[in-house]
Amino acid sequence: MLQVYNTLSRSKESFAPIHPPHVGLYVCGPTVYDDPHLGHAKSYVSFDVIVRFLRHSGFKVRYVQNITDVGHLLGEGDEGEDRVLKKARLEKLEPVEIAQKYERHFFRDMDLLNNLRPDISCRATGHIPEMIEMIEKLLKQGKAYETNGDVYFDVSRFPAYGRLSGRKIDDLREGVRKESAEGKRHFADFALWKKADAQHLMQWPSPWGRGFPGWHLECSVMSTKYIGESLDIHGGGLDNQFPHHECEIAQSEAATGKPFVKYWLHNNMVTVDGQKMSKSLGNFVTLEELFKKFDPMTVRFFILQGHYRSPQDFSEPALDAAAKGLARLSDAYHSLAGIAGDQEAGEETGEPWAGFQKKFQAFMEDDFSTAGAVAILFDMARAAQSLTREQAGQAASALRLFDMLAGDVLGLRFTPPQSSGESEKQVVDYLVELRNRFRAEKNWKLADEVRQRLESAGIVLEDGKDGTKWSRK
RNA sequence: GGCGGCGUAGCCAAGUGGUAAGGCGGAGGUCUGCAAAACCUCUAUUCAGCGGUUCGAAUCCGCUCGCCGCCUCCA
Repeated sequence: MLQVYNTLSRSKESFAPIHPPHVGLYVCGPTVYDDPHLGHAKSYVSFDVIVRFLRHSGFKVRYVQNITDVGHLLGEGDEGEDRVLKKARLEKLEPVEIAQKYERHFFRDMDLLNNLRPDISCRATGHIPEMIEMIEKLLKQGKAYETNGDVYFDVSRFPAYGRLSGRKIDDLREGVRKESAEGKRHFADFALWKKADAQHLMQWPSPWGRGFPGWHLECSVMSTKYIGESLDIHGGGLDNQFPHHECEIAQSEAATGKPFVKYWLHNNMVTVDGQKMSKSLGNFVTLEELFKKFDPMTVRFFILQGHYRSPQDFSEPALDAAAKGLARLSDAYHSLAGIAGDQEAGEETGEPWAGFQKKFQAFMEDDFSTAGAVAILFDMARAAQSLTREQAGQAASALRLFDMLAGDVLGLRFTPPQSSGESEKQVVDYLVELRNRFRAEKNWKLADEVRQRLESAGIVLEDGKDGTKWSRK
């Protein structure tokens, strides 16, 4: 039985979807105003594995993720430029160009990490009418109020406000940085709609004049549109727990009168060399930069070695270590494939493989403990490396298991060794043969010279029981 | 100032009441002409520190120190 940690109850709970076997899962997507970074990798790899494991467990998952391409309120009542607009000004592009450019970058990097695409990837700007509808509903119920072209949610009308994040309205600090916007009844009230001045580049007509939607609204609207009034799982970064998710709950439940989300899942944050990642500290790492140095699979594997609810520190030594560990798994995988050949996998996997599968399953069922699951992969690699050529049947079964656990569930890809062209093959085969003649004559000097020269050309020789193997590195 | 979380070997990192997973690194060994790869063995009497609860704590409680997040857009 799958156990998931629910932020709402602050404890692990048995997972039982509202309408089994269907699972409606919504994850807060990116704001597309800049390149994706390490934090996105951790968050979306984490939820990708959750989706993969749910599907592996037989659930029919609908995975919805938004693209925030508008609507960032800047501090209340302030200079009024949102991030997308600011970037548009800096890059001298239309806001839509900015949003679509960074959306493409986002998916490019997510694809490299082998994250499955959401079933529905929805943009905020495509759902303005639905947002207006929800605001009207809230106004009609007296849970929101309009003031001078702005519409605010009346937090006092939602007593459960603060339950998710565990805070009381009275504890919130008013005006930490800015004065509260004019016209708000309470400083904790949040915007559903903001009036736009004439120069504002993104604005829509509404019953309250031209303006743009509040940030929290899009998630409430799109999740209920595509999943229903009650979601099984809502995921996102811990940093969004308050105020974003708190506000989503308030407006959704106020509008529908139904529980908004059954299980809230939050992933923890990343640090770089032990420090918070931020532009001002100059340690902001985009995935594009990172992938120049580390294979995306290494990054994915590194993330999987931690837990999604724990903070994770990125450093070059840690990623180097992960790369080596992943290479070991990859070698084992390919050696398994070599032994299995064309052999069909049998019905029964047999021991020790069945035991590995069971343990792997148990780790994943314990709140998606990928670190434990990865440890089982290493047990499998060890067992795989001790199979002999005569055990092709077992190797085939093991290979199938590897594909299922490491591939389907964890989303790891083991790239095959680089292949060589036909003429290169002939030349290297000849040199290997030549070297083996030297070895037979115990001419170690020349034999070693051949090996060294090939190595400096990127070809590595390994002498084994069944002769000499070579591969490109 | 308020709220929440974390601190586990040289490094990364699981483990949340029953006697410390895993990876990297290091040491030794098997194999090898030597390598490489692979495999085997070892590598934290101890979980930031100090007290307390308990038959028993890394795990619960209190205090101290350090770090992180949120309270303002952020995965």
